[in-house]
Amino acid sequence: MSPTAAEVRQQFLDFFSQRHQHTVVDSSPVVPHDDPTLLFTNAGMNQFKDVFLGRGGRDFVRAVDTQKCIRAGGKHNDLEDVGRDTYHHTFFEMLGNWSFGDYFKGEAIAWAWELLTDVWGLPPERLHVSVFAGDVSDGLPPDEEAAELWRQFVPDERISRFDKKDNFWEMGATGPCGPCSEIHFDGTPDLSGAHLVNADDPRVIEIWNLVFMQFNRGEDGSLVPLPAKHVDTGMGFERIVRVLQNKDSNYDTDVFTGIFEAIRSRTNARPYGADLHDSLDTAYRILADHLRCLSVALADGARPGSDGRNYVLRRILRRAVRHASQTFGVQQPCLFEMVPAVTESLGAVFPELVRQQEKVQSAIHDEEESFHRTLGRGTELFAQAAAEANETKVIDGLTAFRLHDTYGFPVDLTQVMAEEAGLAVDLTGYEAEMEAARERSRSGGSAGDEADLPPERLAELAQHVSATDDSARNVHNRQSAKVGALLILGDLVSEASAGHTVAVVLDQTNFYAEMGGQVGDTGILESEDVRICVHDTKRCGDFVLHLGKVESGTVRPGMTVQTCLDTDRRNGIEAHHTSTHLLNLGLRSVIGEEAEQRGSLVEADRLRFDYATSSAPTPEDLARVESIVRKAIQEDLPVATSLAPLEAAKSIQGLRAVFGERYPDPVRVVSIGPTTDELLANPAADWTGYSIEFCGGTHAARTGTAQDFALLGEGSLSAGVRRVNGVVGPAARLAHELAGSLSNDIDVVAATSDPDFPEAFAALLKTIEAAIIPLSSRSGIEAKLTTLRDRAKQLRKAAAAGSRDLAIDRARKLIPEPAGFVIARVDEAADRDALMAALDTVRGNQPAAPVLLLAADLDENKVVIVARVPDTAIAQGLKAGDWARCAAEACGGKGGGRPDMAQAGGKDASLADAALNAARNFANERLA
RNA sequence: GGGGCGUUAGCUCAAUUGGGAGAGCACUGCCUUUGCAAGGCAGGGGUUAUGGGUUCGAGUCCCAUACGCUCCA
Repeated sequence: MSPTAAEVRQQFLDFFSQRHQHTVVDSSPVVPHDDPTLLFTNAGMNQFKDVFLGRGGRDFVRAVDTQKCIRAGGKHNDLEDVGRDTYHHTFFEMLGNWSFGDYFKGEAIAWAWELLTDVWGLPPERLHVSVFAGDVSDGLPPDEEAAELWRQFVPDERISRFDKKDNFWEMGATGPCGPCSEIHFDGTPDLSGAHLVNADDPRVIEIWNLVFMQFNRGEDGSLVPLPAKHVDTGMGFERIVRVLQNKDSNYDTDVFTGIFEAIRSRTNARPYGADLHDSLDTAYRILADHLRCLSVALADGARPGSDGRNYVLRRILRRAVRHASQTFGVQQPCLFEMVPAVTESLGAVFPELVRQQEKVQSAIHDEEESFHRTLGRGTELFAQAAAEANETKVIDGLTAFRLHDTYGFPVDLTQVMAEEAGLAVDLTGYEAEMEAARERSRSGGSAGDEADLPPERLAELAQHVSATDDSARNVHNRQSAKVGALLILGDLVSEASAGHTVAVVLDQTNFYAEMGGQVGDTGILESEDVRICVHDTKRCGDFVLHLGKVESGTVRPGMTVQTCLDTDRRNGIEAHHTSTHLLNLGLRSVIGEEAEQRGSLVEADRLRFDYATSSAPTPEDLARVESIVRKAIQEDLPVATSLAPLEAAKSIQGLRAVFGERYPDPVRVVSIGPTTDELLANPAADWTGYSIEFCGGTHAARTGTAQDFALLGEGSLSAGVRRVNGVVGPAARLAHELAGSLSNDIDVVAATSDPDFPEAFAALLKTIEAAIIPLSSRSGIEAKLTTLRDRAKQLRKAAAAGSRDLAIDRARKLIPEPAGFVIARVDEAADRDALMAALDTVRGNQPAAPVLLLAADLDENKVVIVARVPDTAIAQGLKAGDWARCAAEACGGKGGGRPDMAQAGGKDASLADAALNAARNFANERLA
């Protein structure tokens, strides 16, 4: 009876903790939070890196653990091999025992042997070991010490020696390193596997690597013995389970059976068949592997996304979705429903899987749904390209790029699909397209941003002037300032005169430079000698750049100018900014704490605010948010802005700060209602009902300055982020008033009689379309409009039907001319459809007759002409296209169509009868 | 911030050089039939996202806007 996977894991941990006094350590997350060099945790030693580097310590010197590892997308990338063989995984567990300057080679080797042969009872004759063979260039002798230790257990012929590539382990270019010793399991029936060690053969696999860290490689490449020697071992969990369960493949163990069953039951496919070359079995393996990987990564807080490790996860998930759709034939999100099987298998060891299961499922579901939107079209495009690639056997670069760019097919997925179809992908072409796209994207960008100075210019600037003092930015009145430097097109100049577009750096200013979403100020810089119109203000490094145009005179560094703010505009900005804070508070109280700020734009006449949320707000939510802001404005609360020590300010309950933003110390606190002193005196009190934010922007003194507020728009920006926009001041008041009056207008239109209704309704729609009204009144107005729309539609249909009936009536009475064709003016037909109905009627009565009908529309001064000609008449030379064109040309128009059916139109209704005559002559001539 | 793609019936999607807006599913009614995605017949359902433009004529071509997707920064 072989042990279950769970038992194997437990036995490993117990062996080292109970028999050999190791401390059991939890796995660290697969998403390394403090190591930017690492995409994912990819080895057991990641969490102990600081110990080996001598930078950190632990309370224990012996540890044992099982570490969650992901090898995908980074330096170690097993993604391409998953599914094709019996032992590659993007996610796996690494069992390890560790010595931090405690025991070394002797114990490590003896205990490894003890566990494998004594506890687990593996036949000693199936175990091969390898030791380091030495390296001349590093001056390293063979690891005879390890070889000698192994000889206690293993005969010489099963001890092999390998060079640096296989048996010397280094963490990086520099740092701790040392020889290692591997244990391989021989699965050959006749124990003939000695020559297959390290040969990448599934019959003889490495199961355990014992690393003996004893050197430090310095910057110059030399090796220095470490004062404290460490042991770092790693045993692939899925592999040892396979060995102990006596299987040929990791996928045949109970690590995977539950997940396979979940896949089978959700997709209704036949059961997993363990065939390495079968496409469905391969898909089974890929799906199972990817599910494990995604579940673990998402449970540790990662999310599928568009960059870095998040993009790796998106790629993995999209590969899985493609298989679910194409190989398993499930055309809707289904992977998320298989997550519980992973939780079932790993949740006991990694409880975060249980805690996070719901989040994991919803993240997978959302991403599945999103990819399903483009999967179908993308697959089609791929199939097309694949069909066209019959001869070249290559998917062209443009297609690969379009799949990536438009349909979200990561290029590696396209490669996988191509490979399945026996094709290659033109990667060079793909890269070229990508580069071209980047170029397009760049060149389309804010061309030549005057404020975007290169570092060398900034340094040059710093030599001439000191950082701009903008502490007076809350002052509206004009200030005196000295011109420090001038830039034209990014270059420092000694003067600028009328007509020049210039960036002015002053020693101090009350202009606010664009930051934190608040737009830069505009205004005038002037003195007796010069007048500069400033159209924007931006910050670059420590300098405030006044971007403008010299209107008259000449400006030079050293001159004194007055800074005159466009105060009307600034007042608008401040009212919008303060209201933005109220909006932030309103969203938090309605949506909840999760509604974190994601972005913000504050202008003179509008504001925009992006926030995180898991679901779209309801119209009622938005109405509540709006009313919270309006109420705060009505209450005319004081707005306090003052500096406070960062640490103290951070402790205020209910404070809002943008996550991930770095704030200066002291930090500017903007609070609406309580003063900063009140807050700091009692930071732990519940201030959550007030708007308190870290903010460097400028604000109105009281909320009442804003007068009124209206939420005008709401929508999604990307998954999980939504955007609202609104206005304050007279515009807001107007919007609310307009909503009221429109509602009245609708009632008035609803009361009009049928004949007058269509025109009144059309005018109303025009008005409403152009109207700016608050979201809060929109749903009510829409509801009222729907009734009117239905009525308008009914009237329109009735009119159309009436006109059609009249036209058909006329058509019934029409008789052919002597030559056999029918020509008539049917003004009863109000539109082309009605005329067509008449045409069909004539055709029904006179199937053999060519027919041309026209209808003059005197109101619009145009003529509609339609014609139909049966085959027999076409043979005689009467083509409908020519016929209709001839008639149209007689009334100032053009037309055409097929020989059997044509439409045309004339531009002069008074010539309708002339057109009729022209058509008659034309037909008589042709049918003569 | 910028590029690309898309938006046609309730849903999924067609529509050749610009020439009568369609199919499948769903819906309603009738008939047939007791079942498992039933079958047959008939019917309703569209301002082709919105607004302009070109044209005798626009789902189709051009411009703008909105929304969605996707990529780049």
